Amino acid sequence: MARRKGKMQEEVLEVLRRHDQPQTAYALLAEMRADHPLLAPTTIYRALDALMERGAIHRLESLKAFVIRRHEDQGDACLMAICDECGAVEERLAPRLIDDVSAEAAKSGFAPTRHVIEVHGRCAGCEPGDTAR
Amino acid sequence: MARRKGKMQEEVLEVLRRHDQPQTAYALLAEMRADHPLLAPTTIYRALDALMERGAIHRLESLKAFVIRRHEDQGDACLMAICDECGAVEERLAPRLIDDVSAEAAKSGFAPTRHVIEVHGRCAGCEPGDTAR
DNA sequence: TCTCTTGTGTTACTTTATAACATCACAGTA
DNA sequence: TACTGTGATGTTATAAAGTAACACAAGAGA
Repeated sequence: MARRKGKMQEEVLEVLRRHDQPQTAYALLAEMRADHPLLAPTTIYRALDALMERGAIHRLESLKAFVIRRHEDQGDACLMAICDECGAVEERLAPRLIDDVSAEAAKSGFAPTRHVIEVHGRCAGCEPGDTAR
Repeated sequence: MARRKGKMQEEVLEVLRRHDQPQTAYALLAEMRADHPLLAPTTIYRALDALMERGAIHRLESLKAFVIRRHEDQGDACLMAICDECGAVEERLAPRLIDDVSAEAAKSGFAPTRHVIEVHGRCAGCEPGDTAR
């Protein structure tokens, strides 16, 4: 039953790669049931956990959904810009900004370990003000 | 059955005031069932939605939980520092920081409307390095 | 071959959240 | 007083998200 090393992780990654929008665990599950009819949520969540641990994907807390990471090697030091119109997500590296956020939290002696920085709005393509109108 | 204007909202607020840690919707539900044995999730979620809309409470996306807001009048322009040790949450006003986050997102033409900025870590009281050891 | 570790299968369940429709309470007003 | 409109709440049912616990399989190395 267990095929080989991290097969599920790779399959989940591949499905995520086919989408440029974040996918929920259950959307992934539904899609993967084409190949694995008996697939259970547990399996998906385990794969997702492992992928997050190795920095390959990112969980968007405010969407309860997952996306591929463009910058795998940067820890959690990024900002996610989420377009509420088209659903697109832009991962933006901003180490200085994350430092500023940490510094702000640290003012009261807080020691940060993980950052959740998600901005909702409209992406350039969906924003009416600029090119269209 | 419906008592009067926003009664549920006030009751939910009162329960939240009795806790200094964030509460999940179902924790609130359980607590409020002491007074209202037949209370349904729907009712709680409606009250929570209304309270969020008027800025009285804040939803912590990464905890799926809700806290009282200290700074009701500041829109979403705040940073939440969440202690993973004791569960305490500090709401910190940081308009300049939020502006910086917006500016960073705006670099690609993104137009921000809502900010989710949550920092996990250890609060001063739980951090071993400083006073204790 | 043995054994250890890691990943996966399986079953069942908990927690979180929403949809759809009925009903009630208050305000305004006729 | 009765009428009516609106918004909050009640009620029922279900969807969506996530986890626990235990069993088994597949490689890796001894």
